[in-house]
Amino acid sequence: MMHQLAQQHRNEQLLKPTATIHVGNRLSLIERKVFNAIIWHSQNQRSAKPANYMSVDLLMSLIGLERSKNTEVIMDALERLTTTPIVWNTLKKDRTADWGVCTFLAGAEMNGGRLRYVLNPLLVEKVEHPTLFAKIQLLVQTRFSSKYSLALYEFLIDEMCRNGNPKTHVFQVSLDTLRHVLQFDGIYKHLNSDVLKPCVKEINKHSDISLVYSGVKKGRAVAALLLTIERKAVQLALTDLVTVETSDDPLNQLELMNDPLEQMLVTRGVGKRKAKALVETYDETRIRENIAHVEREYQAGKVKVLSAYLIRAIEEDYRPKVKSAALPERSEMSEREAAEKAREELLTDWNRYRERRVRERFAVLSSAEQEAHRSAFVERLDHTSSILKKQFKKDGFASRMVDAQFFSELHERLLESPEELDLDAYRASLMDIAEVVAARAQG
DNA sequence: TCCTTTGAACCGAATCCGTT
DNA sequence: AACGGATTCGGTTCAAAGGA
Repeated sequence: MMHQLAQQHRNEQLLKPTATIHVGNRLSLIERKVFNAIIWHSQNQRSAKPANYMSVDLLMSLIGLERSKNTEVIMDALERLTTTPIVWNTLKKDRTADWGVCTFLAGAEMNGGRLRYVLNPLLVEKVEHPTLFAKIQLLVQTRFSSKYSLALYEFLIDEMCRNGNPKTHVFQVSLDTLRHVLQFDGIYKHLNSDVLKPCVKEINKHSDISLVYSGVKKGRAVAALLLTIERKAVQLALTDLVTVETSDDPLNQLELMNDPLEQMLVTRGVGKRKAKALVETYDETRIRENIAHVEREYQAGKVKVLSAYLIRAIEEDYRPKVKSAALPERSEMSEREAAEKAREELLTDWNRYRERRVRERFAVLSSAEQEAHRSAFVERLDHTSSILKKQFKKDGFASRMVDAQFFSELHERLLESPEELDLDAYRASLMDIAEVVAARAQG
């Protein structure tokens, strides 16, 4: 029973603050895993109590030792976590604090198969409101057998997340940084042969990313590494997609009540009344094409606030002239224009899909995670447009504009399956589920 | 050009760590 | 306690590259 429960949990992610990834300290593999498991657990506790309880069995399972009864190991790890100081943020990657020192746990107790842990208050705020964090797959961590693999994996995921979760990411790391992150001081020969090579092998074999690297020389010696990370295609796609489409999610139902066109506007941050007015005033093509047009501009970074610009675009018709001229008769369109239009429609669909998915993904997060995203957003707000700030002051997250902007920024952080990240993958998945959808439409 | 430094690919021993 | 895997580190040989 317990194992089944644990099995479910292992598919989940924890948000590990960047600060705690760059801990300038030597943690053993088990200590690191316990650290992650506890972070995950505390992020999933709805109440923000200073102390939390979790079963020892669950903890053992989360660190990949489900068959072991050796609680002594756990106690040792907990002892190390409560006594060894961790110095965080020594790489200055996190904007909220530059430097800090504390122990990870304020204390821990084990009593009749239950673990009671008290997080260090200094760390609690970081864990509960991480502004920068890596999404670590809990399942992945159990499979590593080397502490370096786990440390490197965390570092890479963090790097990916801080760069907007691209599908592939190429970047350079100095050996100094790497030595610090991995806490390995040996000469390059050993760093390479004893640490990096086995790690890369393990990461490629067991994790959700794949990695290759090459040395960057300064003079004769290697001074940095050029890393190429690629997110592996995850297989969850199809089943996940279909169940979501049929679910009775309240969010979906709410959206389904509207006129689809109206709904498209609403999901982009336009207020309900305004959306209705626009739909009544202008014809469908004009609205659709302006949405597509605005979204292209938005993705190119030319638009700050989607909703406001969109309304203006529809009212004043920002569509490129050529296309609107060619529009009226579908049969008169050249093949190229038809293809372009299809692509545009696909893009619109895709964006709508992404919009929905990001809200769904947000809805299933724990309240702590949701709160973390909100506070990070508020923090970013200081550096962005004043209209948005005004809106936020007035209505908070209830403001349509704020809401739209919030979720639009969450795209990069929450969307992760291939069809959410890549238009072509989305098209492919559409073809895959076309039959399912057709069957449902008939039935 | 020759000498030196560096790395790649090995080997192997000592030690650490957790399991049985 | 004995075992197996991870970690650390010293060594060797060969080849490539940098510096004088």
